[in-house]
Amino acid sequence: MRRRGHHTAPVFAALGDDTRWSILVRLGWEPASASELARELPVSRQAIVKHLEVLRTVGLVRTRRSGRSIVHEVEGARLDEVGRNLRGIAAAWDRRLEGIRSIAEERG
Amino acid sequence: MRRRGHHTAPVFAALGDDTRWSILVRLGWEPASASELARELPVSRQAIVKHLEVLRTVGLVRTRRSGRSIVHEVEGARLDEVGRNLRGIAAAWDRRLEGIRSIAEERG
DNA sequence: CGCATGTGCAACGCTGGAGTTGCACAAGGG
DNA sequence: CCCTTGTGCAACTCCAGCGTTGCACATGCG
Repeated sequence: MRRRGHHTAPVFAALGDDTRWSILVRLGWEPASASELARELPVSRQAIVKHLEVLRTVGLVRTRRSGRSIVHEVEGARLDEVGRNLRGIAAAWDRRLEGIRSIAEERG
Repeated sequence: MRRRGHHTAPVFAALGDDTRWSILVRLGWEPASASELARELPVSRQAIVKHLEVLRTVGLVRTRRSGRSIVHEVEGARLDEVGRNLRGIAAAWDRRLEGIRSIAEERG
């Protein structure tokens, strides 16, 4: 199986990393460039760049040019969408849980 | 930073792995022992055991003895709790998003 | 224009996590 | 009681992902 497809939700993987989470939080506060982030966070610029690439891939971050630097900012819509997805999953689990409970009860 | 604390949410890491997701889904359908799961899924029993350990650690799976085998089953309450947490996070993001929007708008 | 600053690219190191194999031990079931 | 079946433990391989460093290239600011 060895983590190839991640058919479940690639977003979970993105959210699973601390650094990426930090970046996301930081960008949530205010848009910034890679170099800027590299100065504020305890990781190299390249690391930041790669994380931004991941975040951009899952659609959580958007890129925009400003002057000679490239500013990255949180993609509000996608953020909201992910939120809804999470809610959906929770709801599905609730339903599944309900099912499990029924079965358990009718067996008990 | 190197993924040590995972202060964000250890659950995300658990949910990020495909095999673990499969196990969880399978157990959601019906409780099973490690050997049983190993027969049904394309991974060794030991791999299953380790994944179950992880799932048990984050509280998503509960363990129970039955005959000479150890049956693992989904922890309904925890499942529900995680669902609520996810909703909470989504809500927080919504609020944050709202904040970002306000700032963006007042900046013009 | 030239220098400072930002980005792009490539190669590399390192660790953790996923998975495997092999064997020893435990304990019901017949 | 024995043998089948299930679990426990340990050592090992493998690799994807995080992070680094070094250098080349781009570009705007003064």
